[in-house]
Amino acid sequence: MTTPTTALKKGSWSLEEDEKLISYINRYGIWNWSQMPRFAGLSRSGKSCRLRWMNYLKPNVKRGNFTKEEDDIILHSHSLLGNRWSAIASRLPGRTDNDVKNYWHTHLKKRATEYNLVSETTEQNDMQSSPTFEAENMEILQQPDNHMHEFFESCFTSEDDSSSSCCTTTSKDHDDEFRANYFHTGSPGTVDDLQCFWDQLCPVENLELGNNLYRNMFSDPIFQDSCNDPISSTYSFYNNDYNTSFLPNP
DNA sequence: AAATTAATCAACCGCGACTGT
DNA sequence: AACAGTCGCGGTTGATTAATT
Repeated sequence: MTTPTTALKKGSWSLEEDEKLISYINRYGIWNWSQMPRFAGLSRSGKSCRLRWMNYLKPNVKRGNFTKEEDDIILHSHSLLGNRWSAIASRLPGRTDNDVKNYWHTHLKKRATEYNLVSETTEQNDMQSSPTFEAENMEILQQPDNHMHEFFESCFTSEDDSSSSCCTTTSKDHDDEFRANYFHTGSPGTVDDLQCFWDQLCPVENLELGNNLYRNMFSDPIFQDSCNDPISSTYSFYNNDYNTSFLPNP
């Protein structure tokens, strides 16, 4: 005899459900989304609970209008990353991927199209094999800060996807994994690797300072010599300069 | 004031990646 | 190696609200 499964509730969350989820997580933390609703007394799927928490209930989720600065970050990030909403949102403290995605479709998409920014990512991939690429790098250097990012991405071939898995580490662990992935294997890494690396090294609050440091690095002859392996160069720079300059103390 | 259309955004769904067994 | 469970992401839907006719 099978136990009749209680129908899971869908649709908008009530205040009571929100309170149940918040108080459960505050008390027991997040341990398993699929089991949690049962223990929290909610007739919701784990997915639904997770979404509600991540996009709405979690502390520090930012509500309200997007600022001009946030607009710019989204526009530029989207031109580099395409529809990678989570990666874009990670540059906007307090904003969720869902928020950014919605905001893009309702406000920014049209603007980006007008400015011809939407397809830049695919064009960029083509550009990497262009013979005029090196000359274009100098142009990038003279553009606003965030374009340094573009330079590092463009140093990579995107063919080797075999080692693109560095996205989950933080702080100390990152060091070892990074070394293991790149220094010992000699693999040049992928665009995604560099993206992850950049995301972790240069949180949005330090973007400007980070980019200034990157500018200095670019003008460094040692970096230029090793420009065929920008991940290694970036990593050395990270250890020698960035890391000691402004990463928060543990 | 009522009907219609457009805009917004919370939530759902399917899929792929990851992890543990 | 194969499988199952879980998580996170991106595309999409649909309910609600605002604006327009």
